[in-house]
Amino acid sequence: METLTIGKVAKQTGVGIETIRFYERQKLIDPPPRSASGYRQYPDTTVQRLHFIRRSKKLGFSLKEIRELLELHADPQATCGDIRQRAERKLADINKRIDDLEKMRGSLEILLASCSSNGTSMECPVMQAITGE
Amino acid sequence: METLTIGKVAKQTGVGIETIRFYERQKLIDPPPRSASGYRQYPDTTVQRLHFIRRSKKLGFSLKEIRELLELHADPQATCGDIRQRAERKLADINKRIDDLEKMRGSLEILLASCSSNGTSMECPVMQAITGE
DNA sequence: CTTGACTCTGTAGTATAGTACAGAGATTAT
DNA sequence: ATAATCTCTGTACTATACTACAGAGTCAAG
Repeated sequence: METLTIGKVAKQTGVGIETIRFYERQKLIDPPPRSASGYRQYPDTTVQRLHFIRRSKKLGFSLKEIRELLELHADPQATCGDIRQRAERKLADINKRIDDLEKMRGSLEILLASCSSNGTSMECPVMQAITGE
Repeated sequence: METLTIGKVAKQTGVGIETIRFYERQKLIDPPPRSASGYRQYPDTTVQRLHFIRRSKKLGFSLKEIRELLELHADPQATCGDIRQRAERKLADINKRIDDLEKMRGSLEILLASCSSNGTSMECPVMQAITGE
């Protein structure tokens, strides 16, 4: 099997070299075998692993959660239901965050509607609203 | 004018003592006068200021942005339009975050729809989708 | 064979928003 | 008077996700 240096893996995945080493320290990727001089020699599967991490991040999972997903993936005792549970929890989590942001948006829109952009900052209705008058 | 110790201010605002001192270091509240023994003696306006900070945070502003809002508020040259601009930028910012989260939600929902919760984690369609097969 | 590019380890710094002490002095309550 | 509570400074630590070196060694190209 062919092996890749860390720079090759970085190029193939778009993940920075320092970040790859960081992920190793964080136990998101296995420490690869080393050459005689100590260079990391990555198998192809590491490239797949990094893609997995990138995709999971896009879905909103934290590195800690991704590590847990990977552990589940590797655990023969783990079930599909376990995975589903994580995904559902994350979905609930995302919904909560959207909710919070929508509340912020609503408040900001109300404030902005009251503002005609005239006068000084002290007279600004937006500012007054936040100040609490 | 009556003055308040840091503990009183904390109680009145719900902001922790350590956090109040932290905000002072971050220049979000003015360093108050001190008693002979060095105790901070807060004017009432500090309580208002802390409420302002809390409300701004609820609207999604970072501490750095709040500091800028406060500077605008204090600047006689600043206009209501300046404030409005910040609020509009924040609104755009929030909309972007909502958008990103909605994309995550959409993807997660699709993944979850494909999962019947049967079998091992390796067979899980959610996992397979993230893995990229 | 030398130069430039690559990789190594280990440590430290970035940003955000606090939180947690230790050890000393001040104030309040009983 | 003494104990309990409060406050002080300064430093360090939390979590998250990287990013940036320094200084040394290694590999590939001309």
